[in-house]
Amino acid sequence: MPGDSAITLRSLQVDQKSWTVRLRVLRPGSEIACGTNLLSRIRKMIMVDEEGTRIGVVIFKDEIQQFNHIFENHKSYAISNGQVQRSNQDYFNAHPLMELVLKKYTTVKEIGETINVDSTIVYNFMKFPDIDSTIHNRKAIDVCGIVIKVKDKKKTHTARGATKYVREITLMDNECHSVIVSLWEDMATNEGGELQEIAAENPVISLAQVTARKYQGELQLQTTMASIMQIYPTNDEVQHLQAWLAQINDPLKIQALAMKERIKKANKVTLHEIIHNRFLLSEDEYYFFKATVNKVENKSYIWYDSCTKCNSAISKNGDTMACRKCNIEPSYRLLLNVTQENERALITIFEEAAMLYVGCPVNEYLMSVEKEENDSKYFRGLSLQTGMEFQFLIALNKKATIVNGQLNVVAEAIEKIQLENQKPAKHVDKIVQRKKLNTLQDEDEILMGTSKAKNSNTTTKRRQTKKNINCDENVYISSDDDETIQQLFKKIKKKSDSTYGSKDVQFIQVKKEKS
DNA sequence: CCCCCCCC
Repeated sequence: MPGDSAITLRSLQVDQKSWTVRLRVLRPGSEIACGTNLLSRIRKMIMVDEEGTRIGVVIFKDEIQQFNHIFENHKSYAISNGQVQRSNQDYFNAHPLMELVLKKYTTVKEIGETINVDSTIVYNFMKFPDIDSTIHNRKAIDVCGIVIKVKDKKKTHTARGATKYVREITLMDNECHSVIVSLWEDMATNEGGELQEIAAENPVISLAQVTARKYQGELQLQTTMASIMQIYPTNDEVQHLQAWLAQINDPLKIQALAMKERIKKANKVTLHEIIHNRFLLSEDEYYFFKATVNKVENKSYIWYDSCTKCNSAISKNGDTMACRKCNIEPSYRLLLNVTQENERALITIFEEAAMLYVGCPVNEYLMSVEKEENDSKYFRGLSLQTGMEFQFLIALNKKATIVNGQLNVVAEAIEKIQLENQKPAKHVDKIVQRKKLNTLQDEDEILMGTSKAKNSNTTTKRRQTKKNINCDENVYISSDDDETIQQLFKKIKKKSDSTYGSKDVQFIQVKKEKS
């Protein structure tokens, strides 16, 4: 077939026998198990022609090998002959009427000059607040956004018993509305994998033909067999978004803005309402409350030191900490002891919430405390935030428990409450100071690993230490205090080193002794 | 000949 006889998808007819089309790969797809008992295998690509018309290209089990090493993402091909079949209207399709099935007799030739897609792919972007999950779970939509989070791909079992891969990413728009997008199957692997590699730079993407649904009262998007993703596409909306992003130019700030907006959308409650009237609240909603942080319970061990994938110990790997097998970084897990009025909660924070609390990514933190904890401004910052107020966003699901009148819950987002006057009033100052004293006292107990350490000598010493602590926001613990604290840390470090791999156990023991 | 899904 000579190349000049190629036609556009617009003039291709269902059931046409002899044809040549010139198409570029938009979604490479991968071989996946499907059908009854997962016995069938299929690879489905999405391709586009010079005019921007998209079409699904199906390769069934027996032909997968034949085309395996031919198609590559972003490359263009002249494809001749195959089955042009009517698409099933029950499902989402890249082309409204038809799809191509590649057969044994189909011929494929790569085109040297690839087909340009910069101006031909037309999107009809919806703003996140305008998306209606009741309408748009049947009607696919287009969105664009800044990628602010890329989670690992994971295997999951559907209600029908199929095993599928899914990867969650989070998109944010220029009004700080964020939405989780589940990338399924080949998109979790291919596009999702690509995004994961560049996640640190917060890439901007466009997505076409995704669907919406609600989970715990929040909007979520899902890819379909017809969805496509473009990373850094050239259309105006996305470039506008990128310019807005460049102004912020701070990954931590971006996370903070997204969390703040999520909190704004949630239902406000008091700790009292949750603890005493939980039955009045919904399990499928997000709530937020304001509380004062009294201390970080696991101050010296605010990260998991085993790989989330293979469970082996994470160790220093060049300039970073990572699992040598999986190259997975450690992750934060902070336990915050908080109060509101007379009510107590133990709040667990991970990921971006923890990063905001600590002030840097986990690897930076681990490097900063490698030699000596008190050399780290982030470590010292953990103590300096005691007595401060935060908003906490929580889901009141089954994992949230109330034990002995205390709420135990994971907060997905936090927001530091900015005081109008940086310097607290005098009487407040005293209260805060007292709180700090108590905190230090508690900390001593943890550090010593026993409450027996409370002899008169150490108590006096503690008092003296406390006098030096100023409660002004900008004040640092004086060097003398640091020395005292450092020594205590050394003691507990020695202790924890001897009980290798049981850091959490030690923490629990300490807690037990306290009660 | 294929598909709407999962929840630290």
